[in-house]
Amino acid sequence: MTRQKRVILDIIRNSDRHLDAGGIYDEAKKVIPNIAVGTVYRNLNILAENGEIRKIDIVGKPARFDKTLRDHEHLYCVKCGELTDIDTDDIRRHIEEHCGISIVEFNLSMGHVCKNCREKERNA
Amino acid sequence: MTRQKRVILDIIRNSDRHLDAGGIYDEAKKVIPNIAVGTVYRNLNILAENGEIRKIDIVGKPARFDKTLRDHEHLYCVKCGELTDIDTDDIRRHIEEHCGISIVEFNLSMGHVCKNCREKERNA
DNA sequence: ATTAAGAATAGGAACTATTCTCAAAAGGAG
DNA sequence: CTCCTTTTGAGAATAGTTCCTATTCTTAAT
Repeated sequence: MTRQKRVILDIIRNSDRHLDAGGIYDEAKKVIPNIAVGTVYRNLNILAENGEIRKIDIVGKPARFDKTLRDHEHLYCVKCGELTDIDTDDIRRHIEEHCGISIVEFNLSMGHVCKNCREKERNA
Repeated sequence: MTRQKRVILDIIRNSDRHLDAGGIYDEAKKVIPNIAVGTVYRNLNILAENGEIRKIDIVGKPARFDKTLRDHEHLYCVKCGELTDIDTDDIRRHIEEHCGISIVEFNLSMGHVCKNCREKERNA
């Protein structure tokens, strides 16, 4: 494992937020100042393919990366973009059985208004 | 309603496939040769917002547009990209109830290998 | 220690889908 | 028809991501 891949993986593992590629790049530069964007993207994709991290695709927004591998889905706030994990009891299998198909790619993302933003709206 | 919006809407209503903006643009040019890409995108978004058509977002792929308004989800073939409608008995409401949240944006896309491509693979 | 072969990187250009800008043209209410 | 608003066409701009290429590491064998 190269230094840059190691650093990228550590950033994700040590973060409790869901960073996007840009954020990871910024963090990585603090450690390896001349690391290249391409290197970050390449390694993020490799890590995701190897199942070491999870890539979270959200339509119209940059992908985020998550250290949590457990099967779960994501809920983003349409106001501030905050991302929270959500347990969804096997929606995927449920659909497969219900529709008699075999799903190879499954992408579910849901938007809501988070607690903070709801409160802000109420006070405005 | 302007001529260009009318033409765009007709293209979608008369098509039994799920066209993307590029495909719609190509069709529209046959009727209005100097129509601009921007006009197509603008009107597609307006029509979708007004609920006259449905916009189908698929991560990493161009958005497709659908005349069907009925609540349904989409299944795309990871080999050839073919898109098929799929009835999913109110997954959205099920999740809302199960997780106690109020979903304002819901985006589900699933990849499978379509019948055609499965057969092609078998013969290869 | 040296080297050859392969893998990974840095840097930046290229790409793609989409949105934005704005002067010019078209629409439509009266 | 006229005035005012809306929409258009053309192309530039954007954002996220991938691709390209010369260069630099690794690693294992010599």
